[in-house]
Amino acid sequence: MSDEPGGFYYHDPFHDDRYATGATAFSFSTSTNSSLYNSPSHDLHGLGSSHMSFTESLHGSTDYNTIETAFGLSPPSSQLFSVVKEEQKPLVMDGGDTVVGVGETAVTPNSSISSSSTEAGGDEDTSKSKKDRLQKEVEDGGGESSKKVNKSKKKVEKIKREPRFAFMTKSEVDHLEDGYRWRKYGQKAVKNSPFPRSYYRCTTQKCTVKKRVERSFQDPSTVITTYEGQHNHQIPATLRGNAAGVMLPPSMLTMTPPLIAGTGFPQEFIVQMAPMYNHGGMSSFYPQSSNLTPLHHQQLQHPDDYGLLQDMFPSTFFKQEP
DNA sequence: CGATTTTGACCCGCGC
DNA sequence: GCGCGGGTCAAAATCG
Repeated sequence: MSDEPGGFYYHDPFHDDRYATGATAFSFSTSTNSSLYNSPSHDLHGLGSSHMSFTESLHGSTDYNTIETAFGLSPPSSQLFSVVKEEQKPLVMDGGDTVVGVGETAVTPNSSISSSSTEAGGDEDTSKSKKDRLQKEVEDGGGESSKKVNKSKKKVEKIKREPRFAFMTKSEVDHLEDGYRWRKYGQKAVKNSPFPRSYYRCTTQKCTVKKRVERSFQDPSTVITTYEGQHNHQIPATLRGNAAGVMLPPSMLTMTPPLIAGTGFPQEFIVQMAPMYNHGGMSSFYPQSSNLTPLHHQQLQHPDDYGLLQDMFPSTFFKQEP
């Protein structure tokens, strides 16, 4: 667990033993520009409504198609390193740790992915552990023998675990603007990492979406964000509209509509990309048909990235159910 | 003054 | 049974 397979080895964030869910990830190589994100004031506000629920998109089984289409499986060159979607279906590829190898740091073509999620056995309730438990107890009324009894109940509920969606982005700011309002409710040191992991909860009433943010110790410039659940509300008004003048990839816009509605796709994703658009560096996200000027030659630092992606996206990564 | 962050304590599952 | 690691709570502190 301590050596890194060739490229980028990441292990804890998604690892969560308890996340017994499957995880799917896709990555893009990056060219950098973390500076773009440096300024929180870079105004991600405005990226609003048209893109949001990536989560949702990934939620469904066919969603991956959307993503694939959206990204066009083209060569990598974005800020978004990788996205890992964790769902009920375990997508164990390698044993259990989530390994995402990509990005400029990726050197090994096949270090790519390995998703993780441990056995589907006892995972589920993990994240919603205590609170749910407590709630349950309350709901159950008694709560006496609760703990153990709950266990069995948990099993049942386990089935409806909230979808998780994790991705890595290059950013110097830990908590990226994603359009939603979050309240930090905890922070823990991450084993084997000097960087702590922060826990956030959507502040909107009734919204149970949570997210974890931590910095990769392998690559401090990378932030791993894991979303859990789906927003049951619209994105806060402030972000509405795409007024920031940020251009989004057509593909993005295309894929968003259906997703947007109700949930919240980690806008960081978009946010991350947006700046690149302005710099003409998003070629990778554009479908081949895009009229953007391809910058592959300058964007790609590692020819392998391309191949890597090809490897990852198509079938390996996007595990979709029939 | 309300909202948010900080931070230590607590709970829980898991492996040994 | 115990220790560890992860996740959450909640009181206190801080912020706007």
